[in-house]
Amino acid sequence: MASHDHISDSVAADDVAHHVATKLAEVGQRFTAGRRDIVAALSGADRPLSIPEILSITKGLAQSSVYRNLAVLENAGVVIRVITTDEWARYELSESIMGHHHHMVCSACGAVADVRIPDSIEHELDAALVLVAKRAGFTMAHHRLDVVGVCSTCR
Amino acid sequence: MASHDHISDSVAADDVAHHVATKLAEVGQRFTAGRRDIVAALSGADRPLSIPEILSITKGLAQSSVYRNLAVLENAGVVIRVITTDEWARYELSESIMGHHHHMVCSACGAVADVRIPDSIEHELDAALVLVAKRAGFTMAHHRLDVVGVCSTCR
DNA sequence: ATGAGTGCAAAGGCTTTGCATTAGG
DNA sequence: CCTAATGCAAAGCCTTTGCACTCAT
Repeated sequence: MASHDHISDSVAADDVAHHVATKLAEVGQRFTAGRRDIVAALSGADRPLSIPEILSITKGLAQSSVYRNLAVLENAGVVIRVITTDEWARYELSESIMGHHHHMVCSACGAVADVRIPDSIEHELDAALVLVAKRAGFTMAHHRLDVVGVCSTCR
Repeated sequence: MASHDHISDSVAADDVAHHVATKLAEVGQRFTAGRRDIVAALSGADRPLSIPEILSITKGLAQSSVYRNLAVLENAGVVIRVITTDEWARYELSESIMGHHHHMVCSACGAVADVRIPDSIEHELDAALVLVAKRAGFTMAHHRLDVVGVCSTCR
C-alpha cells in the first residue's frame, strides 16, 4: 500500500467486516449481530454518526446495546469517538479502516463532513507537533484537526 | 503589534479586565463581581479550566452562576468552550486575549496544556484548509488543532 | 424603583448501570 | 452448559432552568 496515498490507506469496503472480526478477536470479543449492524452503519457513512443516527439505521438494537457495543468496538480499536461541538457524541470507524482524515463542522447546524488535506502539509504539521509536544513534556500519539465553518445549506 | 509573533498577540495581563469590560459592554452586559472572579481565574491559568476548577478558585460563586456567566462571557466573545476528551467542558479566554494557540491533551489523565506552533506552519495549514473546505462547500471560519499524547507524569 | 444577577433546588438530556433473559461457543 | 451479550428500566452526571431574593444603576 502506498503510504503517501491517503485514499488507499483505508480498508476496502468488503474487507471491513473481516478486519473488525480480527480486531475484536484480538481483545477476546465476539463479532455479534448487533456489532455487525453498527459497523455496517458506520461503514456506509462518509462521516461520523451520532447515536440517534446509528439507532435509526440499526433498527431493533437497544440504545444501551449501542452504547455498550460502541465502547467495546472503541476499546478494540475499531471505532473512534469523535469530539465535535454538539451535545451528543459521534462515532466513526478507526483510521486503520477509514484512513487518516479530518472533520469539517458547521457551526450553524452541527453537520459534520470528512475532509483530507495534502500529505505534505500533514507531515510537516506532525513534525512540528512532535517537537512542541516534546518540549512540553508530552509524548505525542496523534493529532486532531477540525475545520470549523458554515456549510453550504446554512450560508 | 507584530502579527507574526503569537505571544504578543495576547493582551497584557493587566489589560484583560479592561478588555473584557469593553466586550461585555458591547453586548449590553455588566462586568459583575462574579464575572470578574471567573475572568481572573481563567486569566491566571495557562490552560483551559473545567467548571469544578473554576468553582474551587472562585469560592462563593454558585455553580449555576458560573455556568450562566460563562455562557454570557462566551456570547460576548470573551471566553471559549474548549472541547477535549473528558466528560466535562473546559473554558479559556478567547484568542483575542490569549492569542492563537492549540491544546495538548493527555489521553491518560485528561490534563490539558496550551501549545503554539510556528506561524509558517500555521499559515500553510490555514491556506490548505480554506481550499479543502471550499471544495466541500464550506466557508471556513477557523481551525481547531489538538495534540493527543501522554504527559510526563503519566508516562 | 426596576431590571439584571445570584443562590438554591429541581428538572433535563445524554450516557451508564443493574438485573433478568437470550444467544453463542 | 456457561459465559457473554441484549433489553428494559432505573440511576448517574453534567448542565440548564425556575423562582424568589439581592444588588447595582
